[in-house]
Amino acid sequence: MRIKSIYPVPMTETGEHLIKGLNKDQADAVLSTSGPNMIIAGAGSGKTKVITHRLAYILDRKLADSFNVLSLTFTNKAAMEMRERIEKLIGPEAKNLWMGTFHSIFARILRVDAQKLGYTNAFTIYDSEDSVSLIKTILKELNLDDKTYKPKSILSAISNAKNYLIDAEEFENKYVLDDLSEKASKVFRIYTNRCFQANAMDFDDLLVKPIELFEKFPEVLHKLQHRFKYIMVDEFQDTNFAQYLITRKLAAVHENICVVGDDAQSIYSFRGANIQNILNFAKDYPDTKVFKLEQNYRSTGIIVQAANEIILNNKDQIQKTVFTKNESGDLIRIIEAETDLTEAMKVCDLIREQKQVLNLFNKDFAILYRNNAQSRAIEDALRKTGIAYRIYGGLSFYQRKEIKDIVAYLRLSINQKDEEALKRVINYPVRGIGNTTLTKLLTLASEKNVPLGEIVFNIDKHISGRTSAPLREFAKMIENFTEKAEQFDAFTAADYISKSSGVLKDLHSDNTVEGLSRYENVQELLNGIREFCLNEENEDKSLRTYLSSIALDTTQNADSEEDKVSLMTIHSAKGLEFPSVFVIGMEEELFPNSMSVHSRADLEEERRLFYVAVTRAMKRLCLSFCKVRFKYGTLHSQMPSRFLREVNPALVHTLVKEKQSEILKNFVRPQPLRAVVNPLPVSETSFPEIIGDDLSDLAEGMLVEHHKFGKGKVLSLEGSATEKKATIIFADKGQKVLLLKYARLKILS
DNA sequence: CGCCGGGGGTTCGGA
DNA sequence: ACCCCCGGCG
Repeated sequence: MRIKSIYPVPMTETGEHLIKGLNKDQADAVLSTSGPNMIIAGAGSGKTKVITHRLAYILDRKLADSFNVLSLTFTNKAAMEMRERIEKLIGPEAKNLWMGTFHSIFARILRVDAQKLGYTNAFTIYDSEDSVSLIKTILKELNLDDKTYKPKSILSAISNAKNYLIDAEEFENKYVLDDLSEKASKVFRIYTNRCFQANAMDFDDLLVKPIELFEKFPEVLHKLQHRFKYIMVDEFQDTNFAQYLITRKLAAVHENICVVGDDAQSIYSFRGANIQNILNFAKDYPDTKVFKLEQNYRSTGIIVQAANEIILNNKDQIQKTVFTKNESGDLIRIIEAETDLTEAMKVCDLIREQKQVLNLFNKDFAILYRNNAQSRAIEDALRKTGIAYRIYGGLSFYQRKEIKDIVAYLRLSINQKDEEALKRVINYPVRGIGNTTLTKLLTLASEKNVPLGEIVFNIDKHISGRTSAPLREFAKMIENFTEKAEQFDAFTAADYISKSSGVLKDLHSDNTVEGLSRYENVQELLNGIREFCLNEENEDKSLRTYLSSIALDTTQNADSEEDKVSLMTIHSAKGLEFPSVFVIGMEEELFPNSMSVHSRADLEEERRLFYVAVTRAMKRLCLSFCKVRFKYGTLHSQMPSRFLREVNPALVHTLVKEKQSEILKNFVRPQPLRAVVNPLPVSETSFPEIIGDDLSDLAEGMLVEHHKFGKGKVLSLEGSATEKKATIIFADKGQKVLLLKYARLKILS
């Protein structure tokens, strides 16, 4: 719960306190408040600090009121953290800042004007489970086999199109290229219609509909354009085209827009994110001021160097030299294990050892993995070892089946057109309305082109003769719930609904351990609703408002003060940092994921993901892999990840170094390594060395001298400026590819 | 109509 | 290992 505090923050004449302690680049970025600004922020470069101080500075200098400032973040958690930090800087005014994810901010904006687009302001937000379920229903109605046409693929085709603002019609006209896209196009059209009829928006609609709203009702756009005098977008590398366009439109009047991002950490292209947005920004706003935050305050020299060298293997990137003045620190460890079980045990052993030797706590550790399924073995090992842990990600509280069931009743009560909610609860608990009946109803609805709810709630109008009694009773029950929802506050209504729907009784009758926990979860949900109603800050305590407040909530019931090891996917670790980080499952097919090895772009995204993983570590980094892993029910033999080869051996712990080279020798590599890691010895002091001699004149054919390889001749050069690489043939050591900024070459002639 | 068990397919990330 | 679908039976 939020802590209320007294704010001892004085207004200042100059806002000076807000740039105190910042480095020059950071301070420049904070002080550059007007016009288009772009901040390229390397990992661990104090990005959040710059953003919060910049916003605080704008408010402190009275450049704008807090409700004139829009700040878009990537997760709700990030938004909450930032708001708290700004509150500490400038006081309670921070509460009025428009701060949140694109989805939550624009859901809020859409609520206001939903009726302009033909929705009511009680519109439902479909999550991806709802979307997939709707697509399955549509496939069934079209008599299409969902094994040939996978609902998920179709959804991703639709979602992709929407993210590029392509509607069903345009898709049909321009993007039907094969059988799959032809079917996707059909589904797209029906899907769009069904969402609309259900008074529902999916995740993509929350970005697409605002643009539709702005185009059809320019006055709405004008109002917002004038309201948001200052706009800030964090994690800009992860925005998609729709988000990009929204931002552009909103910023068009004041043009005080600041985007923050790091192309090296772009890991959401599967969701339509487009790195090009960063590159396009400077084109759209030619007078963009660009700030680069390149000093890393988070990690040791060794970790920073390793990360830099890893990302150099990518072709697509913005020039940037992340460096640190921190000590070089401990070498990186690589653990080889026989199986996923021994891998887990070795990780636990190392955690125990580090805790003891270095006086660390559980909360100093994070174990990161590529996909959620990998947590199992680690969990078992941690339990056996008696180390407390906490899993982040996976299903959020609101995505659990039992919670979604109750929420579906609540949703249906305030929006009777909500088809997905209706399908979910119409026969749960079992009331004799089976699949046959449901299919009949769905067919009827689609024939008459009306929402499913229209049929169910007016059953006598649509079906003459004998209508099934359970159906009529169900409708009566929901009508009653709707009345309760309108009459009472969220808790009273929800409490009533969960009891009289029979869900609570059904859950209570299940005496298994899982059943008990499901029942408790529902109680927890109800407690949450009660708290919502007791919270003085919520002016509107209606069920409708409650539902909109949880629709996009993916936070876990976290207590960051707990002393527990953190387990999470690398994706969800973005933005976080830990003194000691373990990345497990460094194996081909897993990381990089098998789906990504066929295209360079996908592989580069995996590598950026690896970069994100490595840069989460402050002091210590450990990478592990195993030879045999239990997957899909059987044992699979695994190859070590190609990414391990991209870790400079000079930065890896000596005890395993020989082992490492042995492992690496036996690599089966689908493709030759593009970049060669420079085996520079680890220097004792400040690290890494960024600046060598001025090598800008270096050209092919020149003779050079390397402190270790001796004299050589430059065969070719590639890359530009700070990332320039040279292929050099040395007299004694043969041909090498060196990165100029590390190689410290001397030009002889 | 609903329940149960067998079989086949999947195979990532998440607002 | 899990999820989902389907077919058979009560």
